[in-house]
Parts: sequence; C-alpha cells; structure tokens
Amino acid sequence: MVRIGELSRRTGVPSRMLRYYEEQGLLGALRSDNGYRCYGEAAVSRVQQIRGLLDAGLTTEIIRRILPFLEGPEGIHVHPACLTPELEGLLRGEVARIQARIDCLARNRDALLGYLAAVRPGSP
Amino acid sequence: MVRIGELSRRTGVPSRMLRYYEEQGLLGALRSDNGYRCYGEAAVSRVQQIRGLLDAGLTTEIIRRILPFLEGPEGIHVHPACLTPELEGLLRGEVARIQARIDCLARNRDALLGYLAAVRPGSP
DNA sequence: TTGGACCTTCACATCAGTGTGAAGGCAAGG
DNA sequence: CCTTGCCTTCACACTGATGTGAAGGTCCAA
Repeated sequence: MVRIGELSRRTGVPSRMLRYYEEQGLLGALRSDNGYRCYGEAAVSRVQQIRGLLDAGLTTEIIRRILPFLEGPEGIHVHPACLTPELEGLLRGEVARIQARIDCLARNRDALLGYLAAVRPGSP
Repeated sequence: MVRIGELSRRTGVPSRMLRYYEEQGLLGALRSDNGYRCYGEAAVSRVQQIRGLLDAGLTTEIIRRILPFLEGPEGIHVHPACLTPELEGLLRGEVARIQARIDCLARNRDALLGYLAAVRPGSP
C-alpha cells in the first residue's frame, strides 16, 4: 500500500493527475486513517493503462466505460448477464473506433518509414 | 476548385475547423478573386488525413511537422539533402510514439474482443 | 433590385486535460 | 518543540481543439 507521491514517482504521472483520474472514476483509492490515499500494486499498471489510452486520444469518459472490461489477465470479469445489448453495442462501437485509429496510425507510420527508407536506402 | 462549404460537406469537417487547420499550417488554400478560399481535389484526402491523425491523439503541431513526409503516393517528395540529422531524429521519434500508441490500442482492442468472445462464445 | 446562400474576419465561449499555488493537517527526525 | 516533507482540499489559469455568433462582402436567381 503506497501513497500518492510514491505512485506518482513510479508512474511518472503527477499527483494532480492521479487525483483527477480518481475524480473521473478511473482510479480507485483506499484511504488510510488520516485521509491519505493509498494504492495497491495493481495501481501502477492501471495508471499506465490510463495514460496509454489518454495518449491515444480516448477521453476519460470512454476510458471509464471500457476500463471494467480491460482488467484482469484472463476472463476474471466475465459476467454474461451484465452484457446488455446496449453495452455490447457500445463495446463493439468502441472496438471499431479503436481499430480505425490503429489503421490510420499504421498507415502513417508506414508512410514515415517508407520516406526514411527511401531517403536513406542503407539504414534500418 | 471547390469552396470551403463544399469541402466541409465532402469531409464532414466544419468550415470553422478547415480555417483553423489552415491557420495551423496544415491545409493550404488558394484564393479566388473575391477572397474566397478554393481547394483542389487533393484537399479532401488531406483533410481526412488530418482528421485521422487528430483523432488518434496527435497535435496540430506534430501533424504539421510530419505531414510533408506523408503525402504523395510514392516517393515524390524524396529529397535526401533535406533530411538533416535533427529531422531524421524527429521523424524516428514520432514513428516510435506512433508505434507505442498502436501497441496500446491493439492491446486494448484485443482485451475488449477477448471479453466479448468470452461472454458470447458463439458470435463473431 | 432585393433576398438568400455563401463567403470573409474577428472575437468570445466551452470543454478536457493539465499546471500551479494557497491554506492547512499529519508524521518523523533533529 | 519545531522543522521538513508529504498529504489534504480548493481554486484559479492555461492550452488546444472546437462551437457560435456578429458584422459585413459577393454572387446568383427571382
């Protein structure tokens, strides 16, 4: 159980932002007797997850909605009953949007690499 | 040569944003005798390119810098002399950042698809 | 000739994500 | 005990991308 400053150090994300993510419902935190937030080990990877998605252009709103289905290594959170048609639609829609981003990024990465290769024929 | 409203209609991007992209140096426009902006055919795909990159979390600043190396189907803009070491570093750095985004998005897409598959074993 | 649809620039507003600082509580160490 | 460092909440400010509206010019069609 580590406090916010330590989590900030381990993730490189400012404390201010960790509080913000909590406020947005992305990051839970226990409180110790004094009101200090304290985080378990899972918090580090969760914060990195959040950062990655944020950097990739998703909003905290979207992240909040898909995050529950992103955790746990393998099928820990599989509750078929919880998957309403609306939710399934939301998830599939989000998958499509993510795929579109991937396609666009991959296209442009290849264009950049193509340019670099064309201009410097003899380098990786 | 089409005016801004038509380009807006064809791309789904508000005129306001097309002017903004021009101001940011992303989108060139000729002017007809009255001061109207007019765009060639290439503008449509360029706007879509810009939108895709923006949606994928790149800033107009970054887009402006890499855009010159993204156009032309095949090696039209290959000027080895123009590739200073700084520029090459910038481009390779940007490729790396793009790749990181792709990896993050792909990971999360797979997690989402994995969840959907786990909860509905018999559907695409 | 007037109306409407389009264009121009300018400017102010909003939203999300982030930076930063004030004012104060808690805890360990000299 | 007092300093130092970490924590708390609150609040205001900034930035980039975007919405929106005002005030006015251009052009075509009734």
